[in-house]
Amino acid sequence: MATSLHAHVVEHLGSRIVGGFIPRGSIVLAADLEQKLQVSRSVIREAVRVLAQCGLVTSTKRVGIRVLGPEKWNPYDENVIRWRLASDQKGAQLRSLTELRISVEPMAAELAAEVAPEAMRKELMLISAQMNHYGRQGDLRRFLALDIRFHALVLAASGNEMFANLATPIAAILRGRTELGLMPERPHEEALAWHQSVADNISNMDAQGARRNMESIMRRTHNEICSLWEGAPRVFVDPIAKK
Amino acid sequence: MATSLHAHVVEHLGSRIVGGFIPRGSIVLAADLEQKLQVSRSVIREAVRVLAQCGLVTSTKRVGIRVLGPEKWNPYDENVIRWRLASDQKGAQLRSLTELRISVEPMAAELAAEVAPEAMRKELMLISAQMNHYGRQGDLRRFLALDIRFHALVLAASGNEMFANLATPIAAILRGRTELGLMPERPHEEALAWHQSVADNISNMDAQGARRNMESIMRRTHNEICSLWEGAPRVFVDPIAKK
DNA sequence: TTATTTTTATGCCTGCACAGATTGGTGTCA
DNA sequence: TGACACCAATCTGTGCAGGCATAAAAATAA
Repeated sequence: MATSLHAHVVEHLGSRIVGGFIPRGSIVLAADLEQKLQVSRSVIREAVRVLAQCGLVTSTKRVGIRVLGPEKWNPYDENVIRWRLASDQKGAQLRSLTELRISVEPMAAELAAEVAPEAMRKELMLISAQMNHYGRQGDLRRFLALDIRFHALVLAASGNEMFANLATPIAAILRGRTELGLMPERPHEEALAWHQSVADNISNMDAQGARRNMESIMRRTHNEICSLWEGAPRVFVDPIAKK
Repeated sequence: MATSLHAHVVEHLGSRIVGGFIPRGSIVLAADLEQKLQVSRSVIREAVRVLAQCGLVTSTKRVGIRVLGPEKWNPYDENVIRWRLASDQKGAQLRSLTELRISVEPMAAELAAEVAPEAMRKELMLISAQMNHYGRQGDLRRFLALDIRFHALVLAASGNEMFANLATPIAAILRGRTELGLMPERPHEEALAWHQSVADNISNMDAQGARRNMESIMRRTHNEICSLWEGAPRVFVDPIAKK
């Protein structure tokens, strides 16, 4: 088998809960899961621990394993994000992530201009040059890979590990955008220029310039993909009820 | 016993790893842990699963439980944040969190002005009025509680669950600021006015105003506490090596 | 160097005892 | 009779102990 048994159980239950097939408030029994999934108690128990860590379930004595509602899910958990993107909450997840990156990336660019190590500035210049090249050529496949690397690098170069950690879900957004055909046939000249400018600004330690140009990229990105979440409902989590 | 046994093991190991007492690359054996902590294998295994979920360890056959380095830790995990704040990385953790909230809160205010439900707008007005009252009175204890509630509300009212989820660590920042005596004896009139304005703007659906005033709050906040992380080293995580 | 065997720690399974929360019944008192 | 406090039965997760299977490192042989 490709991956460990308990990981399979996590995947099975997690995707079903996030997908809405096991509604909030449901109570499942460990013994039933053993039988249904044909695995032993230890596997179930470890899987439930992991799911509890993600905020998908709690397990209490005498009652069983209770499925929690979306407001309890950890929205930064990689699994949760993946499961949401594969569900009918895809729009809402993309919106949340995009709003987050719009907030964070300009600050990341600003910080990168101040503190990035030399090697990262160099690589950023290299990447942006290649983006220009393959972008003008209309090679969207290669452009996508470079774009992902570019934004991941800026986030990493900020020296803020919370920013850097957003690289993976942001890569998912970028892939989604091309897969869904929301990219123009070839990247706009403006976009290419902004990426180049961000790299230049970071190289020259022009923090405000880096921020401004990254903001331009974010504005365009937002306009290109905000159609994806037309009508997706917003979730308002009362921070008190949360605890 | 107050909490479950395996949670104790998670706490024990997690705090030691994040605190640097079990250095990266260390390999601990489940059998040794059983003996040292006097618990059974199932407890150890479940705890290890949770720690693996946080990115603190991986467990592989024939080798044992390998302790991972900080670049693999999930910086959004509540436990990880708490353990870092209790370690000598406190400065770096506060800086990361503060940079994140500086990035996010203005956007949250802007969104809140557009989409917040009526009840939240109302409560925001109430809270800001009380902040004025207790702030002028110099009652820092009550002011702190209101400040926490205020920022949590704005984040929640944005309708972005990723924003809303930052309320807990941001509350930790705010508490830290007063505990460490970085607050002025009584809040500045400017700060009070900005909070009031943010509440007003959100009530009036003035998105740009809400953003601007929140940005002012963030600028001052940053200046007040950036002394906390003087000299704390930045961590640059290469997004490729990460995976 | 390459292939094979040995070693060894985790992965997985099962039986058992315990803890604690829910439920329902029992008895007391108004 | 009815409301309420108390207690016992029951159910389910929690924790323990020990066993076999398996994968990967290390040692050995080709």
